[in-house]
Amino acid sequence: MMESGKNFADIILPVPIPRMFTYKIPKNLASEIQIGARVIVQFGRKKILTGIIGKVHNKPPQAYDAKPILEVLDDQPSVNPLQIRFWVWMASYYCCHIGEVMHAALPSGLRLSSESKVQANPNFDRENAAYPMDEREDKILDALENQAELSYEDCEKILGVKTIHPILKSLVAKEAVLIFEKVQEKYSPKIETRVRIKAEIASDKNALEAVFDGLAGKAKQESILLKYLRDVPVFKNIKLNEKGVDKATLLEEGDSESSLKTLIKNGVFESFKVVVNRIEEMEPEKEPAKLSDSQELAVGEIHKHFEEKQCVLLHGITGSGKTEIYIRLIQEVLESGSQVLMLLPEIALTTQIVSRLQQVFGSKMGVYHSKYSDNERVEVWNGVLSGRFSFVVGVRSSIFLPFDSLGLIIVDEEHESSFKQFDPAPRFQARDSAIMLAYFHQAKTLLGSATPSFESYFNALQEKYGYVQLHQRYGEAQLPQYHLANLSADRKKNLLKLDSTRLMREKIQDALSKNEQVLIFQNRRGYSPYIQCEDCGWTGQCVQCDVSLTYHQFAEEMRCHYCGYKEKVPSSCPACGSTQLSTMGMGTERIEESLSMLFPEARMGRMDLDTTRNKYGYQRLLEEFGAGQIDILVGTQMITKGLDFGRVTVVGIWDGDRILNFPDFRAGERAYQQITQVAGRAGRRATQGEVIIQTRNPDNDIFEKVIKGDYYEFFRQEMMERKKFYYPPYVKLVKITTRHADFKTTEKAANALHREMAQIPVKKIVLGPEKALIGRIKNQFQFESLIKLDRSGSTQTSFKERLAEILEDLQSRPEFRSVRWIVDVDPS
DNA sequence: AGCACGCCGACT
DNA sequence: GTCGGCGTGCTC
Repeated sequence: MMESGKNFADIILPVPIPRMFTYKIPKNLASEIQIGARVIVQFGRKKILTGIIGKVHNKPPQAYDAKPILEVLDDQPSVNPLQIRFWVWMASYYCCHIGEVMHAALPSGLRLSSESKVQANPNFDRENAAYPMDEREDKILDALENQAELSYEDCEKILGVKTIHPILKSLVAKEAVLIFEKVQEKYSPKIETRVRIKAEIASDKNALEAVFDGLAGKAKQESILLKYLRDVPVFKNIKLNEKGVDKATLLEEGDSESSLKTLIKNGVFESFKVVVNRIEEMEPEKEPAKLSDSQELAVGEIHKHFEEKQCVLLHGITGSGKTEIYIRLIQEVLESGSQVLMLLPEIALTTQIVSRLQQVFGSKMGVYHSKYSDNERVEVWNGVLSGRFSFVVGVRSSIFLPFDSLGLIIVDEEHESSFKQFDPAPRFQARDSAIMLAYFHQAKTLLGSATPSFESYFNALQEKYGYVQLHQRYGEAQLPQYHLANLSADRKKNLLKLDSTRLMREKIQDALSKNEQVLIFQNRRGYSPYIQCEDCGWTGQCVQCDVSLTYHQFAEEMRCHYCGYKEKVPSSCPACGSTQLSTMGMGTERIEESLSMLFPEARMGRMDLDTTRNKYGYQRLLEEFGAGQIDILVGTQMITKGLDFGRVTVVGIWDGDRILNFPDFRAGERAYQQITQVAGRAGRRATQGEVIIQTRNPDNDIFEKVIKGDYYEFFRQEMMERKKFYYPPYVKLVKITTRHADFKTTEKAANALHREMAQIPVKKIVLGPEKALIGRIKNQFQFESLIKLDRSGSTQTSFKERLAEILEDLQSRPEFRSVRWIVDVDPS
């Protein structure tokens, strides 16, 4: 429309090649071409892909002849110009290809699927064929006489063979069939069949009475009619009949479909189909809670900061009532006509906070969850596009939804590491990207946390962000009381029982006898311990990766956490033959077992990856725990989210040392956050909660800081270290992993990269390459380089631009052709 | 990433 | 002799 006169378009395609692709705009499509519209193009010899128009221009490509755009799918672009700008920014900031960003951004339901189909060649005369057909070929041709088109799969089924290609190839050569690509929208709207009384009967009392008379003695039909009139009182309001009722609902109470069919046949009812929303309509049912004085105050402060700052950090301890503040701000922005996006970590999304928001905002709020089906995602996407949803709560990928006028982005629990995508590319940090997105929209960003990330807190202290602190705990809840339980001391005094200290046992017992609930935290991500030979020290190793296999009691197997390899537990040690194999370390599964031995009367529950894998596992555990059917709940990170139950008075951290010992500059920060978050689950109502931390290092500084709740002091100390050793936020990190199946090649490639990077003339430190902590994964060796860049934007841009050239150059050298480089900007 | 082309082992 | 293994080269 607006772009007439231009005859080439650069198309974004979902392929990992670092550029857009130039296609010709056919004359007949010129009027439909718009930036952000979806198009269909041929890519390579066979593939049909959905692309997005990124740019239109008049420059014919020099080196090749551009193929034409085959079709334009949208009359309203699916992607708006702001999004394209955002994609381009993301690809350059996170050193990935725009196609990879597109892949992450578009729900796959908006992409088209293409399937090869076979049809009979209309110019082919079977009777007078030039070549003879064999039996199998004849069978296919027979089938094509009854059915206009067959998929490859259909053909395979007809013949009962696995590879159909050779046969079809031969048929094509004999000009008996044609192969074509059938392109289909993947998204299918949900269609409901509804029924209603025919208009002429519904509007005429006498006609309706006549119908009733006619049904005398036909009880089944009569019952359906009566039920319909009960649900749809057409006497009171004739208009109601127009909408009818859902057929399935009408028949729910056991009436038969055949009776309804008769009624339709006799012209009493008619059935019709409508497209319905998968995401249910919902009216708001609650007024938002009235804000407390301190909340009111915080809202005022946030407003004030927003007058001059783009971003505000809301620092409020657990239970201080951040949600009510969010609700107020969201309402204000919605009333002003702008959109709002709220990001939550994955696990927090399944919980109370969402239903609370839903009660206030009803169905103008969309939810974007990773457990949603493709069709549901497309509906949220289209809902944002059409204005049905002006507010979305979602996981990190919801930053890609097609907003066109955001006024506010809220990132709750902004310190959560799950906002960073590790794999695959784009390896983006959703919180940071959200701030950029807000900038593109001229919107504001509010970061909320009880334990802010050091980056955000640093920015707040530097007055780059506004800073608002919420002091009071909501209601009367008090801060918990901490206890350090000394594992070493108890071991010496022989007080350890199944790895629990005496103090831990006493506190749990106390709680149980008062009919209170206990949470036990162990950050061994749902995995069970490993198996070791007591005689020779053998442990099961993965055959493809340099890691020990973890023991899964449930399945009696040992599994690799990195590649999924698994084997049965041997009955004797494969190295020395000893039968003394024992389980080492502690996973949630093992702790659950130990505790049920120590407290046989207590009802146990476990919440980790293994018990919540299916859609309702998490919900069910939450409900059981909420209903008091579980006394002790053992779990991983998951239990730190969304559990808000008043009867938890004791929280135990099983292995405090595991939290401290992370080989990473963020270890301290994470430990502080984790302990504080877990502790926040204790005693949320009037009683003071107790937190027991088992450790061999009760003197560790972090514990002292956590117990005092002295975030600032802890931050200050850590910052001195980070400054001294050049770590974020004083520098920007880029991590590059070099991967290849051959050790020597990997090492050589990593060294070559190092030499090239060292030449880049910007302020930086290049560390490594070093063999990665896990030297081999899925039979691929890996080396890591770490680059510390000066914080200035120009340093980062020039480094990244040059890095892209270097990588392309290295990749083209024959010896490194099959080497893979993975760039991770701002790794976490 | 796919997907085709191309050159060497184990099967009818 | 062929089927098919995966090395490698290309995609507007």
